[in-house]
Amino acid sequence: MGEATSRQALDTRLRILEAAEALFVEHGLEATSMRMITSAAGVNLAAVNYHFGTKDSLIQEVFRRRIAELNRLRLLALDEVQAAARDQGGEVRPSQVLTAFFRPVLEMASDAEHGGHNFMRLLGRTYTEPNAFVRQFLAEEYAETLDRFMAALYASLPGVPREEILWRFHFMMGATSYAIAGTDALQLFAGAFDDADPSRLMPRLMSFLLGGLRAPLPDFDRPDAG
Amino acid sequence: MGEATSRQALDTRLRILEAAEALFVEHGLEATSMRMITSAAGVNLAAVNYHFGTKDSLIQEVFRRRIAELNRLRLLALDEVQAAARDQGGEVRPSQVLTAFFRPVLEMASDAEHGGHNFMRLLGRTYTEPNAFVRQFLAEEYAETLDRFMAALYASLPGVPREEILWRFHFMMGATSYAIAGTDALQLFAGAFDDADPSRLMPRLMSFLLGGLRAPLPDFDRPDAG
DNA sequence: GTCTATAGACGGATAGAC
DNA sequence: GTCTATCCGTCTATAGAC
Repeated sequence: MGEATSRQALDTRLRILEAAEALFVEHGLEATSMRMITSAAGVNLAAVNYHFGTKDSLIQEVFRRRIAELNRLRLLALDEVQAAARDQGGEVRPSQVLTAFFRPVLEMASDAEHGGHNFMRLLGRTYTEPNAFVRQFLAEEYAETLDRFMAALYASLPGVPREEILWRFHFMMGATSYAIAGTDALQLFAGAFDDADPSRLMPRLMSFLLGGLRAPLPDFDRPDAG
Repeated sequence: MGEATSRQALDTRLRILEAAEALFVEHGLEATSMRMITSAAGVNLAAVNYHFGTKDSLIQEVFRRRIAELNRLRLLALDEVQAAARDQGGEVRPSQVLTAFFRPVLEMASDAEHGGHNFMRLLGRTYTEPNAFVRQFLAEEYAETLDRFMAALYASLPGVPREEILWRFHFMMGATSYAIAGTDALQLFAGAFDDADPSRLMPRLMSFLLGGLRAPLPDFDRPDAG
């Protein structure tokens, strides 16, 4: 880059990334062919191999750039609440940790302009993605951020067994994934979601997540208690 | 069927179904080829087309037989708690509705013998499946059962806006999906799940779901309250 | 019902001209 | 960097012998 031709090369690269992202959301990774991507991007078939090498590398790059941004927003939000707590001599509350973690996802998901909406739907299902290389790659991209959030959550819930916190965090990610996949995924409840206002999704989800996090710990001897 | 050759035909058909199911779980629908299925099942390539017609029909049949069983178990459980409540002149509690809906999933998921474990991991991700025909088909298979459960849940929570119940039920399905995909999906929390005892998953999940269902309703004017 | 053989389309990737 | 042309493998599905 930096050459006379670099701007067009950058355009091509970016156009491929965005076309690929949109098609991956719509059809899945396997079902999206190089030919579909290049024709949607308006570039030559060989351009993908030139700029990214293989299809797998392209997939990796599609995820990498969005997750990097997501990690950045999440850690920024966590830094802020931790700094505020330090200044006031208090402790970070569990709800603040959850908000720092889940709000950036919903914000990116509702941000149609930056293509975030598409990507978040894709991200939600990669957690259970069959493709092992994608799963492995995602785990690595997430590792650091997750470590920091889990540590913060443990600290905000002293006395609660870490095993339970871990499981509940896991459940929360599932709930959030479905919250994003939302109503345009499976039309299970046909016409039932009258109020799908995106600005209401965050409070809806947060109250649910907090309720789940704060629920009485399971009694393994009376599993149906409720 | 009923001919001299019917037993072997049935075997072939069943072997295909089960091989397909296992491979769909492991590799996904698109990434699983007919050749993979038939060689895993130890049958001839043409046998799939003979018994099921097309690959899509095979996919449909793989889902259909398991979902039929799941619907049966769920409605049976709901019938039981409704009958018990009627006999005692009481009302069905929300926790009973949730248990009737989610317990059969976890039971099938932990039932390695009947191949349920495999299938439940598959089912969890079809909710966000890109393949539109699969989503449409699943929605139809679920419709009746979901209607009955939503009606029961509404009745058990008089005064709570139906819209909120619907959203929370949606979130619960996401949490349950991740509960099943569990720890063998993404190794996000590397080595962190020390206690993955399946018999403890149900109480863990149920306490979380109930906590979420009973959480204070969202305040759309103070979305971060917690 | 089960097999072999093959049609016919599409997949990822590359060579080599420009 | 971009293009055309092409290699070669795999895919679903079917025809037709047994």
